[in-house]
Amino acid sequence: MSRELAKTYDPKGIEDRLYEKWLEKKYFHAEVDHSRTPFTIVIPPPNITGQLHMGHAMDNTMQDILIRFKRMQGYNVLWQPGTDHASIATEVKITEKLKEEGIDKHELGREKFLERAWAWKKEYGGRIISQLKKMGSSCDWDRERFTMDEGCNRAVTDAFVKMHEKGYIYKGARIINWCPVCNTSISDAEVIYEEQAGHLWHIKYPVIGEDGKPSETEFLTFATTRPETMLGDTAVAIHPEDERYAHLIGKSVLLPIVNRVIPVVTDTYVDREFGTGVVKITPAHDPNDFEVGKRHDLPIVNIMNDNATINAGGGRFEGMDRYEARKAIVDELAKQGLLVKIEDYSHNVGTHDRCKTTVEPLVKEQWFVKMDELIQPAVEAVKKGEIKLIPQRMEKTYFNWTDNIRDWCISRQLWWGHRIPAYYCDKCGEVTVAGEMPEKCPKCGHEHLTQDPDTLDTWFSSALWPFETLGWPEQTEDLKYFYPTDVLVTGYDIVFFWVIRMIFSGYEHMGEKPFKTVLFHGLVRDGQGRKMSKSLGNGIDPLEVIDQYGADALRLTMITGNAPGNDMRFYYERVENSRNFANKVWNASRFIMMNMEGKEVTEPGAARLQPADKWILSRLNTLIREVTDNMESFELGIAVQKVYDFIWDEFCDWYIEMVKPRLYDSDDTVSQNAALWTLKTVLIDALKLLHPYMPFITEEIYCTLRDMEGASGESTLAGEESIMISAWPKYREDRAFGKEEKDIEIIKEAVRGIRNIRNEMNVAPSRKAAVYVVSGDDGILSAFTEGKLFFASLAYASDVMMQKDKAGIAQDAVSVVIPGATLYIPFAELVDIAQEVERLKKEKKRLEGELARVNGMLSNERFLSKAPESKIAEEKEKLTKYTRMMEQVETRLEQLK
RNA sequence: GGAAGCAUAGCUCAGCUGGGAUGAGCGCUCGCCUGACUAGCGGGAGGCCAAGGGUUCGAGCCCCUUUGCUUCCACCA
Repeated sequence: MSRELAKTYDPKGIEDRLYEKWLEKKYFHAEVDHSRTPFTIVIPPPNITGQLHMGHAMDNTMQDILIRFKRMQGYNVLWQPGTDHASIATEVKITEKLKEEGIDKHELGREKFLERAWAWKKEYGGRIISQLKKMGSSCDWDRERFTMDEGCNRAVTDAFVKMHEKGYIYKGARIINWCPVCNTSISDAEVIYEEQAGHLWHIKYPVIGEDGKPSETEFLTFATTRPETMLGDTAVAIHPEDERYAHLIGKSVLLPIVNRVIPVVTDTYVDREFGTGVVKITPAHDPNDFEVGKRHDLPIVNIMNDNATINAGGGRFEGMDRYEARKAIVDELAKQGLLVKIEDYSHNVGTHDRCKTTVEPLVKEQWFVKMDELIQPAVEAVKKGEIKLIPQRMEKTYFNWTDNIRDWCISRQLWWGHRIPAYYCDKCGEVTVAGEMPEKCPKCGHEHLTQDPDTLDTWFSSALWPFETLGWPEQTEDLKYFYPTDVLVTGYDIVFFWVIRMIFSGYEHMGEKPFKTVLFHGLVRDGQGRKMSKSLGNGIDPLEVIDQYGADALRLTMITGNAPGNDMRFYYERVENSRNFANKVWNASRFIMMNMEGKEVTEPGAARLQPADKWILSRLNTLIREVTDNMESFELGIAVQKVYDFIWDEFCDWYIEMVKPRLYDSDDTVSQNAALWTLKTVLIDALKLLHPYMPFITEEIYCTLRDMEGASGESTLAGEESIMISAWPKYREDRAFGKEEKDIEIIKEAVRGIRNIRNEMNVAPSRKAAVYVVSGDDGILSAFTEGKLFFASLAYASDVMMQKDKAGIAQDAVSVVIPGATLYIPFAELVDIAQEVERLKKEKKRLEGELARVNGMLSNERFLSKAPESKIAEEKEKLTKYTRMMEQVETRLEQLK
């Protein structure tokens, strides 16, 4: 039975129905099968706070294309899905929501808060998954994971304990980035620097004289952007070779307000050129100062509370907010005559990527991962090509980070996340790191221990994602079979957060890379090239696009016209174009099926195929090879562009048009069968090539075609359940028809030439005219003879005559010169000879240009001696071609004189 | 301060290992309801491939310099 196809493609209804079918049939599901080669991708787990955005749309389209391509190639594919608990992002959202309800997080308490968090997870965690399904993503949903599910929790604890045992994880007081609003430490990667307008305060401290008293005349002047931190100053630094201050080496200055005597130290960190060449040193509140402090054994004076107010060490400034204190302290210094001047100054300020709060560097006890050794295998892997980064330039970015890596602060003062498996003895304070809370303290035997209240950086669990989702730390069959995974697809913006950390974690815990290739894509921007953001309100919801244009159109848009790793601009004209293409495919299929209706279509054998059939089959054959190659090397955009061009230009605009007269006006059933068979065969393979990109429409057509085939004639699709599990087309030697390709190209050129002239001369399409093909070449004449039928319909010919010379052709006929032949069209009364001569002269000029170029090359001895033979042969062929055409044009000009 | 990317048709971008830019979409323009498709068909205009130098038989593509834009990293107080 055949289903009636609508005149325009309407994705609504079709997409959901097909996705249901795929799920029901379990096509996405993968099991270990040693008879087949696995192909694995783990999804970058979207946050449970998230909504599907354009970045996801691009990311997941790319993954699904690779997955569907490999599945059709016969690999046992697994696309491992899941979501991320997104520790801080989620906690911030829940805290905000609580605040709206008038509830304070701390009053609610940890346990109740976590209940709320799990409720949140339940409510929103599924949302993004259903959105991914709308995109057509063929993930194995039976294996869906969550970074805080039981298995992942075990993996995280296990990894932590093992790394601690090996000394890779340690606890220490170090300077970290503190977010006073979120009340937690954050890693370096979470700090973004923003240029802000601020001030540079020039301040002076009195030098302590020989008598031990502060001098009234000698001062040391310096500049600072954060004057309030002076409360924590424990030194003033100068460059050791700075002669201006050489006499102060070994001396001290008086820290005003606090009235503390602090030393003048020398350190090469000081830039003599900047300001006065003097720096105040606040080890507790500046990373550089912290390092200087370590080198000079300076005390660390913390002056700030967690909420960025001044602490008890601040004397009468205690309790003031940092900015309030800044003002008060500057006022005080001015009062004491120690403020030299205030300058406007624009500088970079570190802010928290989640809440945009200015980050405060603080010294705190935190857990760290020691990076120097761990990172080594990750560096080697990329250097040696064990792991390939695409595009390759990403390696620069990668090494830039690995070369300057600092220890990773992994503890967070948050509740939503994996709690650190460290336990403190309530009596002696001994720390035990273990998978479970010990019964008693291993040191003093005390039975009461308390778990570390902190949780882990969300990326700590994400770093284990490629193997924890396959069962690690158990050595499961899944893990042995599917790991290492094949490709990681992700945006370049999380290379530091995630990609690098997965790589070193993979080597550390699995002893092997987590993936073979990393395929990076760029950002999706708006039509003007701006980042899509909430504050700008320029975001486009992929679901709306799907609703309006269909998932296939959106998917195609995400892939075409964009080089790998480059950012993409999104605008609706592009989606419209994709939608139009879907419609084109739809209608071409409709055309083919309408013509197949009620006919028995059988495979004709090469001898019964006409040149046009062979041409399109041969073109398809080449396309299959190229597209497969491109996709194997992850050139997804190039591949689909070729399929697009083939379908629209070659198949629809040429082949289908060539075949119409055979189907409509001829009684030759053999020829008709050959045409129908070719149409069907090319359509099926083209649909297959397109399927990874546009899964829904290709499936819909494929199944409709199968159903109608089942009703009549010989079926090639009988038993085929779905295009998505059908075999990927292969290049076939017996489908390469070089001669027919050339012949049809000549005819196409002739058709184009005639159309061009007719348009230029304003000949109405309804007005047909005879066409004489004159050629001394029997091959060309026979090619035209074979294509006579469609040539007539494509070139508005009332009749087509083949002859060896121009006997009997009107003298004033218009002529078209193509390689190897001249075509004449007698238009009788309306030809303007002068105009015709002009046109021929133009053509002559063009040919002269071509000939000059070819001759230039071929008369260059160095070209002849150095260029590859194939290139020389190619140019020689062109020379012959253009020479012949030139002769024809000249002859014609001669005749018109 | 360090690094990377981009600069090709009016606009947005392709151009895969160096071999006439018959580049794509949109826009523009002229003509078509040609029995799949007006979400369409046919024709056309429009590009010294940012500038300058080099390598090469040959450069949009490789190297160097310059200019403009974007981004990442560092964070000099």
